[in-house]
Amino acid sequence: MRYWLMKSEPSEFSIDDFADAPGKSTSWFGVRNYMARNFMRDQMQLGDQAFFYHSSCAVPGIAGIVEICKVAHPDLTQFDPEGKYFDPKATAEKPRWFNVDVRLVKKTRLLPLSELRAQPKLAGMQILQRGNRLSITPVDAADWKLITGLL
DNA sequence: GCCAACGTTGGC
DNA sequence: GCCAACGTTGGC
Repeated sequence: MRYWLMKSEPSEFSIDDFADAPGKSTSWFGVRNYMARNFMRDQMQLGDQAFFYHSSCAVPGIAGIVEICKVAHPDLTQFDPEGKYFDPKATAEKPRWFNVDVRLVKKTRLLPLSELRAQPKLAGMQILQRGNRLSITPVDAADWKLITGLL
């Protein structure tokens, strides 16, 4: 059982969109970064939990807790020539991109990035590192516990 | 396989 | 809108 942090831009898909989704679940499609893909494809297991993080918005921060409800499978958006996630180099036989499905466990208060930064014990978190851009990052158990205590 | 140019991310 | 960081692309 591992812990993760998954970023989403609320203008694309917010915590409230998540709560309104059928079954409160969604495919985490559209990831086009190899490291993030590998986390999903190779390491995420059923029942793993993740912080749902709002990025690129007025108040970035953690907005909820989600869990992996379906292990990695080919990201269908890579095959759609009309879509913005189309990848001409991907084929059904050799898909390049994968995604897991996630289910909303609960919406939490919005825990702002500034508040995470204010916690000295969280200084090592990947999301807080300078230049961090990865949309999916592992969270270690101690950090997970500390943060859930703040929610 | 190197590396410069380019594009994207994302906080501020 | 700015800009630092960094992943990707493509010529060589």
